[in-house]
Amino acid sequence: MTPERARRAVAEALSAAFERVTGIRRLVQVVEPHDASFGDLSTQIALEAAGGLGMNPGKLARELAESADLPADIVGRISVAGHGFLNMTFSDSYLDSYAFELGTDGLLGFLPRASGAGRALVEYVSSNPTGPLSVGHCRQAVLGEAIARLLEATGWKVEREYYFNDAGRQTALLGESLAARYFTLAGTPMPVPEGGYQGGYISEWAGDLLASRPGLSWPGDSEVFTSYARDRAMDLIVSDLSLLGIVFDRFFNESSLVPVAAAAALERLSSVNTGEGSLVYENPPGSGKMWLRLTALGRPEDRVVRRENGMFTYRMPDMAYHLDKFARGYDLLVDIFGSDHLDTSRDVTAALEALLGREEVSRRLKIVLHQFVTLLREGRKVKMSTRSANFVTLRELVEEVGSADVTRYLFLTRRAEAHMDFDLELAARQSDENPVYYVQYAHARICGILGTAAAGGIEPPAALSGFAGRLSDPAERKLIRLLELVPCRVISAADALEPQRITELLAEIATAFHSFYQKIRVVDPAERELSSARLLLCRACRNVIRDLLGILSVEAPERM
RNA sequence: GCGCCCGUAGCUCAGCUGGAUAGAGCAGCGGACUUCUAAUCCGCAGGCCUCGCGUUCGAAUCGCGACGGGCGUACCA
Repeated sequence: MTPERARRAVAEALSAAFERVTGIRRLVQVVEPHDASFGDLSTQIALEAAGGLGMNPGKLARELAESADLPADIVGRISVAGHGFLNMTFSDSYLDSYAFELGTDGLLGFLPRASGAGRALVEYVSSNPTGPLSVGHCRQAVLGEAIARLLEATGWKVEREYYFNDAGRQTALLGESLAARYFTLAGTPMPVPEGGYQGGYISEWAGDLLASRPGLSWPGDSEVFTSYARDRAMDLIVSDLSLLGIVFDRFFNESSLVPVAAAAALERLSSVNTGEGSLVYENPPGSGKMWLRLTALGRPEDRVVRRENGMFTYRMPDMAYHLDKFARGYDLLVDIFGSDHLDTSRDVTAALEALLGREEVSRRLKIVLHQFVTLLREGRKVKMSTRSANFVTLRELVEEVGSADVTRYLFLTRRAEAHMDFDLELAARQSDENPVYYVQYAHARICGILGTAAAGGIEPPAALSGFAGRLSDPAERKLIRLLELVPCRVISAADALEPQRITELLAEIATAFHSFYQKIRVVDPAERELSSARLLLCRACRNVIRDLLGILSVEAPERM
């Protein structure tokens, strides 16, 4: 019995009671009361519905409690509280058998949604291949990976994809920047183009290229420079990502969409009539410059999608790319972007809705926008700018923090849409100010207990009969009840695409365990059966911490 | 100007699909190590949930409007 199924069974029993009492079919929502003293599950259905039915909420609640045929193996008690809250308490047998399975098999078996999940594609990072990844990309990489793992944990088949912008002007500019360094090194100085890339890494690439391919010319060999720079940038990005343990299933090249697929997408958009004329129009007439009539779709401005020179602007292949992703048949498409992408992504979404229908797009496409990171060093903001290469790279960040785990965890303690101050000194400090150690320490502590028990010949019970009914201390019950909440909390974090809820959950579990540890002596040779049961609870807790940290790609150390 | 995000304890932030007394960490103060790891625990203190109006049985949560901060507002990506 997974906690999700248990709640569903309770909700169905209450819905049936509601129908018997009021004659109305309605799905009753069951939630956890914020104060544990109210019980384990609660519903406000009587408060919500009484007004519309002209009934007294308290009376309705009492009748519902009376009528409800709740599954006895799950709910031990139901009561009416306040103006009409219905509070329920889990039966001990339900909690014990859950904890036993958790301690025996771990958390992951409880996570897949009962209703099932399909195939998902998560697109993240998708940074321009023009240099090393920055701190901002780091947040996105960590966020995207955690979302991907969260979906996997809850039963989705996930593919990770990186959209590689290798066809636009920036790529050409990068190639020219490389050429400038190349010819300067070769003794015929060439200026870095206006707005070009200045990073020291470009000079390094130029040196390597000069060594392997001397005698190139400009602009005759521009394609050589561009593709060399692109390949080097890609290698750099792949290696930066590997610092965080991130591996993409696919790098989808923008260049593969240009010009054929982008032109086909433009053609499809042209066939849409908005009521204010075709969705695509040419202006000035005969110029070849094509505009997308986004104002007809509720967007603030029309946008150029093809320039006079025939080149597509960024939005056009991006639309083609999304059409491609939709056509590949995923049940869920997740896009993770920085907030600077807001306008573009809204435009792309509007165009997709015009082609595929609003309902289809909103059901299958979820866009997560994250706000920027402000890096603090010695309490002051670190200013950054990409083109001038004056920025802190992902690699520098991870090295300065000294740990990929800490970097990941800290980025995941804030909601995506919250601005984030990342304090480098705090992150690098190995102290109790650093939340990741608090959680890892709980795990290490439990492993210590397991070791002590094993050395003393105490084993966790092999069957439920050796566990059920043995743990009655309030500290033990409290821990079991918290562990029972975990699967539903993980599922809702996955639904919301908010891995930050997992770090919160971990902190809560660690707190509960540390507190339990303080009050309860687990290994007691004089009480072998009790010790054995407690050991199983510890193992359940360890399994949960380990599995949740796994979703965040953070190590669960056995010793600290 | 316009669009979006944010505004909750001294600081950093949870809580936001409306529910019972608004939470955590850090910082501050006071306690707890002959016991499985004190990177821990227990307690105290700290709040006009930015402000105003509205929606309703009920608002930190939803709507409108101010104010403050961020991002964007390209024929870059």
